[in-house]
Amino acid sequence: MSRPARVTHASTRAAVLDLVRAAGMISRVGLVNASGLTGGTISTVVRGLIDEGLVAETGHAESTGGKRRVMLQLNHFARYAVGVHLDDARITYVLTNLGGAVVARISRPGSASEDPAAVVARMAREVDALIDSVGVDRDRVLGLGLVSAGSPGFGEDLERATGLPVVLDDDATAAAIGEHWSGGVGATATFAALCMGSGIGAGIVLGGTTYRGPGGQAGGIGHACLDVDGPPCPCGARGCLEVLAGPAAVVAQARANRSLARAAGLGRKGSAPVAADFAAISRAARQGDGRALALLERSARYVAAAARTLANALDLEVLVLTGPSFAIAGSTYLPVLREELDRAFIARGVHPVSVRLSPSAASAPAIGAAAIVLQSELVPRSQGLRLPDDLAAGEPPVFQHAR
Amino acid sequence: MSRPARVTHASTRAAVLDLVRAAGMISRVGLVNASGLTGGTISTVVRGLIDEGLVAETGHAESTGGKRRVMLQLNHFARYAVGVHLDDARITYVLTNLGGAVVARISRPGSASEDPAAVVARMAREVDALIDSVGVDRDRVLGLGLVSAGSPGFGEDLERATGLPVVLDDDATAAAIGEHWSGGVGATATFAALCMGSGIGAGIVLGGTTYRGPGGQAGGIGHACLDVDGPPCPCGARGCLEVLAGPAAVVAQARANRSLARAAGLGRKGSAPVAADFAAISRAARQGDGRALALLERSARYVAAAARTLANALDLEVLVLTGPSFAIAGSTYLPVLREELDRAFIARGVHPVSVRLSPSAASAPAIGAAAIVLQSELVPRSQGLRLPDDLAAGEPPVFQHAR
DNA sequence: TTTCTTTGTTTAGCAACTGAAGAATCTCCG
DNA sequence: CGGAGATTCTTCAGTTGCTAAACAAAGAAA
Repeated sequence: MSRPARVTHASTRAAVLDLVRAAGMISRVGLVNASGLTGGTISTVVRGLIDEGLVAETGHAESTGGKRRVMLQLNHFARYAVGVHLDDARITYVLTNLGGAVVARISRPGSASEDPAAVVARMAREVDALIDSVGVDRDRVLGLGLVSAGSPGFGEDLERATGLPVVLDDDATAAAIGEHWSGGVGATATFAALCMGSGIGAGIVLGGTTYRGPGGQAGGIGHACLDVDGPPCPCGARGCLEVLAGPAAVVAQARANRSLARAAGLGRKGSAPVAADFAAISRAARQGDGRALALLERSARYVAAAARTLANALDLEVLVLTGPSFAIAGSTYLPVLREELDRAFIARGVHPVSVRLSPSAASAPAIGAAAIVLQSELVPRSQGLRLPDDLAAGEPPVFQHAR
Repeated sequence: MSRPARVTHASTRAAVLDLVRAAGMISRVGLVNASGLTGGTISTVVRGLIDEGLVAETGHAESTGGKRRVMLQLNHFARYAVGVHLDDARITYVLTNLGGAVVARISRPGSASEDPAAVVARMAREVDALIDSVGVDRDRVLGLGLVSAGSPGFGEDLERATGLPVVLDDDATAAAIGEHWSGGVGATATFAALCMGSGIGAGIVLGGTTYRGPGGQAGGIGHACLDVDGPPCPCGARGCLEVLAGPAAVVAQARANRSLARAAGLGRKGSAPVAADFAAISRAARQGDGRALALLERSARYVAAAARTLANALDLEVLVLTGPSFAIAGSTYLPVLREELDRAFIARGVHPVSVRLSPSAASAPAIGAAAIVLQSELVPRSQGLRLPDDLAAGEPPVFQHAR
């Protein structure tokens, strides 16, 4: 009855592949309903995907009164991708299959002070080890995604060193794409991945499409203002989320409290990395230390306020908490955010905001980096938009009016 | 040299028309460069637009060594649109031409307490008067856009009463579309229209495409949190922008100051409408009243912080201040916002955020309402996306595995 | 069996675009 | 003045990617 609307994806092939992935298992008729394409088109496209080995027929559904539907599934082990996350002095590597599932994973302390060439050489070695560790054919590895807070610089070198196509991105955006690809959120969902590592950032997906912003800087939620007269931030403003509630702020507050610092076993100021101390505080809170818990809950209140502001601005449907710090302390933050969004999200009358903890928060940015590779290699040639300058440039400067 | 990328607009015709509008004056070759289409396609599409009377050849450019380019322009007076803005007890009507320029405008005090049927009948009368006042042929009026804070309800009735197709939208979104259509910002710009009427909202355009959000509630910046321990807001949260800095808050603060209230000639609490008193405060500030100015600047600091948060989250290029309240007090707010974004916008190293006051802030939502009509009627049939539910619904619930 | 329902494939046809050839119009230069 | 070259614009055959509709295949109901 209801006329299916046309899907406005880049290409039909990619849209269909995406639907198969998102659905997990689906029939051709299911694809017709979900895509708005006709049976004929789906038939042809699916045959192509099967020929390429990306999709396989995996059985039959029960009959609904006629011929049984042939079920299709992503051929998860047809291709692989490598994802690398450079965090604060830690490098996480994952090898994922087409479905975004982790096939192999290693994590090494990062070398903050080494020169770039050495880092690249070392990363290439460790990527080789990662791929070899599960005996995956290198021809089936589509590429390598490299992400960090504010995307990294040495992509071309790494491309040469590994022989794999390299894509770069920001870690929060990667985490969002990873969530999207792994299918936890709907294919056309509008959501943000709130990613807390050493800083706080958000990856944004609007109606199923990643939003990076014209300067690639979208999702800069770490400097959301939560107190116009608050403490100054290196960014030039006052009362930014990171300064009030970021992991570094929480750790600093805990270190300032002598007895808490001793009880939780914190390092001295400057000695231990922030991540280690943040983990120690979280551990203390879980073991019943009220002071530690209070600090985390205070941070959570700020994060919740920023999350609500973001959800209100973008009319979000889902908010996923991810990244190393939420992997450690997510269970403390989650209820606070849920409560805040249930109580005061403006559009809650229209639809709720579902707040979740990523099932693989610690390696989510790395998994997302791999997902970006999957997306960029399987969705052929993303169509870029023109730069506004070119418009003017195409026109000679002088006109001669007439009528 | 540089291969032009394909424009991913809904239809080519609309994309070309939009380029003509955005450029003001452009040749076919200019369109080829700007759109990435071939000369042949442009030739055909432009002929169609000329046949429909939407575009006209208006002269020649100087030669660049060969045949001179024939310049094309939007035929501004080929079609018209009506825009209606229902604000707090005030209705603004505009009739615009294809370029979004106002051809006729009337503004009437709104009847807050009348029943809907009477309001519709009255609006239909006033729209008729608007169109007749400039003697425009009704066949050339494409439709009517009706906007208010949180879109209005009686579209169908108004459609019957006026005989014009009616589109509804939220006032801030309309204002953003109006700015976009009038060409002040680039065709593919990422920007927000900060719209202050009785409340505060933002209309969001990302890369040239209007973003409304899955529930149509995007841009809810009025409830951005600027103080987690601030005064409570009807929305359920604390420290929301509107409560701290909205026109109603400014007026309340001014009324609480007896001598200021007397000096500025404010109405008693509840007696005068907020808009009138806000205007009175702004007038007092302009005439040198330090207390009034301090109140407005305090409000501006909050608005600036919220604007910065939004700009950081979305990586905005432009921020336009618009709506009735900014029409009155924009000159006080503008420098505060500029300073804040110059100082602390995260991506300022990549690109600046340009902050401007809309040249027609008072009627911007109404003009935008008309622009929505232009867009929806000239860009044939916007392609909706599928609802996520339909995907699951297309699949029978029980599977039978096989291999 | 026969008949009906549902799924999936094939085919012709259409709409929109590209690519390449050609016509038109201008400048420049001998 | 009259080519030669440059540039703009048009025309048209050919490709692509889709739809609509007929058809074939597989099962349920009778």
